[in-house]
Amino acid sequence: MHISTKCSVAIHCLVFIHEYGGQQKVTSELLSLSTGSNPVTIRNILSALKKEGILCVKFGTGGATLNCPLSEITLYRICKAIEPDFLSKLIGVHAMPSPLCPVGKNIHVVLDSSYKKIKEDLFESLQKITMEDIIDDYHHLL
Amino acid sequence: MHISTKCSVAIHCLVFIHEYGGQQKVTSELLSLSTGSNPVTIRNILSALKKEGILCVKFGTGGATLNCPLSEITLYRICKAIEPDFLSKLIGVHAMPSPLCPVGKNIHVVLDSSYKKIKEDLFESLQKITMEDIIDDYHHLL
DNA sequence: ATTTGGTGTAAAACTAAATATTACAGGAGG
DNA sequence: CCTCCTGTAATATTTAGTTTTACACCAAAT
Repeated sequence: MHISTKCSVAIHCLVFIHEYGGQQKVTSELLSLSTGSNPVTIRNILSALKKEGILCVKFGTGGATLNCPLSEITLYRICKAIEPDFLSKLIGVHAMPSPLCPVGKNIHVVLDSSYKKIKEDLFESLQKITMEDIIDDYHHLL
Repeated sequence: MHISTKCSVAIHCLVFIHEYGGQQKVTSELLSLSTGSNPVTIRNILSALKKEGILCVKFGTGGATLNCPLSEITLYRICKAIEPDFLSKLIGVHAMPSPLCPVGKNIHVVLDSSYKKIKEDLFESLQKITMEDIIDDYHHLL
């Protein structure tokens, strides 16, 4: 699974914080129960989102809050925060083609141009969707 | 790496077959040397491409040849042949959110709609690129 | 018809990557 | 100064991907 499920856990956390953060202190323990992941995993995810400026985590006493408007939190930012080079890992090229073969010698460069396009397309696709859309979807569902 | 490197090996094989298939019998052994992958891996890849109608493999005596025009071989077809449900595996959702939590109960459905869009975008992106483009790139490079 | 060089595929062994667990130091606030 | 929380490192554990081994079966050449 290689936009990691950590990404969906992150979105889950952001929804939770946005919707219920006003009513209660949102700790890694609580999010762990809600998402079904381990508290350390949650802490790592929150920590990554914090570095990206997406949220704040109160040190010591605990509790996470959003740090920027929903419309500025794109899926790309979330994925990027969780796994900085996920785009380059999206499509792999076999490592050891033979340098003696004309195809083997050049396949890397040849694929590079096409693969770059695909990555750019995915980038744009992920930029188009924001947490605002997701919260909207959530409200419509309730 | 989750459009598998098998996909790039497949492209490598197709380039090889197209460019040098006229001059020599292209066996899994030969492709194994050129790509640096194991012959069984190659046979599995060729077998998958064969099922998709992309190429033919002569049984017994050996040798692979293309079975359809380059312009009809899209990257999507290749990826799909290699790993039929690669699109659904692209983005995962965490398996066990709590059904007791309003977010946990609904997160699956909420993500579904956004994730579907991303998968469709990737699908189109992969359909746009064909082996014709890749062979062109290869020729320009030589 | 037998030999040679190839395919197709299953099963086992190996390797690498993602994930969860344990453990503990350190901060904030009552 | 005690309690509840975070941050992070180190260590399992699980899971997925890959390679290797093995062998049945095929076709063409001799």
